[in-house]
Amino acid sequence: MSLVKTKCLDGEDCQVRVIHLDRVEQACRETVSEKEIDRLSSIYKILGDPSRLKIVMALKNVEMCVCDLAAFLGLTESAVSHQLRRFRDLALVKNRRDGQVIYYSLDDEHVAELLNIGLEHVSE
Amino acid sequence: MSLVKTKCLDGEDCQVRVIHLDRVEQACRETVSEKEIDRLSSIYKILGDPSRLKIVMALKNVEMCVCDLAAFLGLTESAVSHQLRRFRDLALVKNRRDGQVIYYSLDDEHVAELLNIGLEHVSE
DNA sequence: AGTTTATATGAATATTTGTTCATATATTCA
DNA sequence: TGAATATATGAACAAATATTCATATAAACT
Repeated sequence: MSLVKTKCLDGEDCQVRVIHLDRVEQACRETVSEKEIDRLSSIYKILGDPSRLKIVMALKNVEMCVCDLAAFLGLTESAVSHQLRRFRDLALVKNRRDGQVIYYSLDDEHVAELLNIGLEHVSE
Repeated sequence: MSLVKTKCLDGEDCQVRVIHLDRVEQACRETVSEKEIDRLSSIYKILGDPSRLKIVMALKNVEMCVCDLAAFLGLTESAVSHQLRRFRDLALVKNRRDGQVIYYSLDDEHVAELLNIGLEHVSE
């Protein structure tokens, strides 16, 4: 074991306990940028809720409006709308208006792939 | 638009607004079981945090101990240990003891696949 | 123009979550 | 056996989150 001198995030000197410095350095070298980690984790996070997962799984197969999704999920239309906004903010779903009705569908092939792998996982 | 009579979760009669009954029924038919949705969403959820995402991405490449992960992440060893427990509870990581040191590694090929697709996603 | 329908949004609240701190366990070394 | 090392865990707290309710917008129909 060794104690490595380093700078804390606040600029202070501090010591960190390290057993395999080579592995820590390797992990640092191989990691992706903080920005990419944030983007990536927010994509996983938005799928990490049963209601939202059902929303995207449904949208993977068919275009649906807020009201139908609410009926399918057993949630209020407001709750569904709030969740769809989060998906839109991440550019994972798109929508189109046809008169009064707004149709939502999946807008990211990687998310579809993530869902497919997930489905493989549970069907074993 | 139509109002469909149904039973609420509490057993009360209630009405639900539906625009495309066929799509709602299709979504109900094609969805996977509640249990599978729960398992799946908890896998996505655990990846949906920057620190945890860095943990699994590191473990994808090399076996690491709590102390090294803490140094890599800039977190306390306690915080890392708590997060690793969640991974173990979902059987996504395994560990082996060698003397005082406990080495963690990834224990689920689907999670590795999920990470690979995520990495493809950000590298575009 | 006014009403109805479909969706969106802001604020409020209750719940969940991540981290910290103190402490416990388990292995090694002296 | 006793001290040191590595990790685990429970309780507590602050921060983030999901849902609800009230209200706003936007298109369609009368």
